[in-house]
Amino acid sequence: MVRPLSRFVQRLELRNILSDEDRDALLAIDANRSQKPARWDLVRPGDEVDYACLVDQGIVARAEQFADGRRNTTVIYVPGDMADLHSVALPRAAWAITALTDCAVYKVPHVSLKRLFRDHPAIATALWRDTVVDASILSKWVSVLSRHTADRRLAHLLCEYGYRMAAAGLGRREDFDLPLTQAQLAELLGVTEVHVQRTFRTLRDKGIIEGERRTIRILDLGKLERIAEFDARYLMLDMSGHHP
Amino acid sequence: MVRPLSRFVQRLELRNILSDEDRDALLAIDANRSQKPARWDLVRPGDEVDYACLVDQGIVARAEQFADGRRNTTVIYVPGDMADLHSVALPRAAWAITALTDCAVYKVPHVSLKRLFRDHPAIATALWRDTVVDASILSKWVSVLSRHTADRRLAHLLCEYGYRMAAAGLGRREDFDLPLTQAQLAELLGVTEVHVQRTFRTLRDKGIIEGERRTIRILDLGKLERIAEFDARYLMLDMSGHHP
DNA sequence: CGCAGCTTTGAGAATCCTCAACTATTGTGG
DNA sequence: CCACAATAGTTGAGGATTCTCAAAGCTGCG
Repeated sequence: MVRPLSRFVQRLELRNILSDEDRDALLAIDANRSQKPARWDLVRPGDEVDYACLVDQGIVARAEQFADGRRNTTVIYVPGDMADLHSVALPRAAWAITALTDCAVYKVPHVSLKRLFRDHPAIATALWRDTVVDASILSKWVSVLSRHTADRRLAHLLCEYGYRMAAAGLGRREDFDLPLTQAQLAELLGVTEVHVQRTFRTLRDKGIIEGERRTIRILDLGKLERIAEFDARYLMLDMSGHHP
Repeated sequence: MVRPLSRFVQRLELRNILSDEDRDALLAIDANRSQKPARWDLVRPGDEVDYACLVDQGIVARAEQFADGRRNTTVIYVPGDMADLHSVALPRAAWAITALTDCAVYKVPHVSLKRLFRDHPAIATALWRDTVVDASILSKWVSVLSRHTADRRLAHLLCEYGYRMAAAGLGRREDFDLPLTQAQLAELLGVTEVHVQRTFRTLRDKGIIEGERRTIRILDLGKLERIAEFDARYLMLDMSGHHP
């Protein structure tokens, strides 16, 4: 039997204590899996959805859209992330959820999540907490954008991405796949495509990272974290002693 | 009888349908009110809290703190906002909640909110939705920081602030009090204090705003919104046809 | 009155953008 | 398998925005 939410449950359990019963209830949820090519909009601004997108493969982004149609990526989601869990509480989107790479997603019906939300207090807390961690990542990124230059922004992104990929079981903190184009990174970092290029070169010239194609290898993680002023606590991945 | 949450309930009802019973349950919550001077930390990074801060007077901010102790403001909260409602789901803070002006806050016990969260499904949705709107504001601000120059950032901030103050019943969209120093605005806008000054001057010279001290008056709201590429939908203040 | 905090202004330097070209890689149809 | 197009990455030069450092005017309060 296929269990669409197994990766998601695994992720939830990094930050929440779930009983066997809670876990089974989540795993019992059925969801349609669909594959989409890069640049596909999973949710468009203005859409009202009745499901949440669970990323199974590939990279998915939340993007803000402005009146002229141009967009800005604000967060990226990796496999195991529920990209718009918040849509359960707010089904009408003011943003886009879009595929940055070819990807596979499960469409998890809101009704299923809401039922669990009512019947299982621990799941309610866990789901709420997950959206709060999402907001925490956004808040941290706001501060990185307002305070840091391009090289520090990139350094911070690499640190965060490494942590999240490792937590997802998809690489190590110093060694992972980052299948984004420089144009996509530019939208995320808030600089131009050209400047992403120069910024990468700077980090490479300093011997801090090494990158063939889209496979990144961090040679000096300590130095990278110092440049980024990275402090992983906002990711809430160490929740030892957390409340139920 | 004093009803600490009355402003908060009024705010919730902009985005949620509450029954009389729900409303009464919220209004029945008791909370300590305390006054704090500007610069007071209501919550420090690392604190574990058992209450949420409801702003009654003044301006309160969420700030990210870096290893060297310096901070960056990521969102501001106005009277009627629950500044760290997310703490109910995640009681250990990785950020600071700090008073930007002299202020008065109610400390609303998590236990009271959690009880309602369990017993009143509509309140559970409403509270969750409120944290999601908070995240929506953060996401929009990320995109403003990555895409816009200083004058557009300031324009966007003024547009958003005007909307939120008007929704709080504390002014009109073109006419409100902004009791922040230029240094505080600089931390929020991600530019230096000096540059805030020049940016304000630019908007004033163009005849778009008028500002004596800290009372802002917007002379040409249309132009300001065009500069900011402002689209109020992300604030979710128009929820006609919204789900319960 | 005098201090402390806030605002305003100036000048030179750093970061990043724009425009423009050129190379490398990937994909497609003949 | 090649020719060609499309996408992605790289490099250069000049210009715009913003920063840094520095100093001078304001405002409010004890």
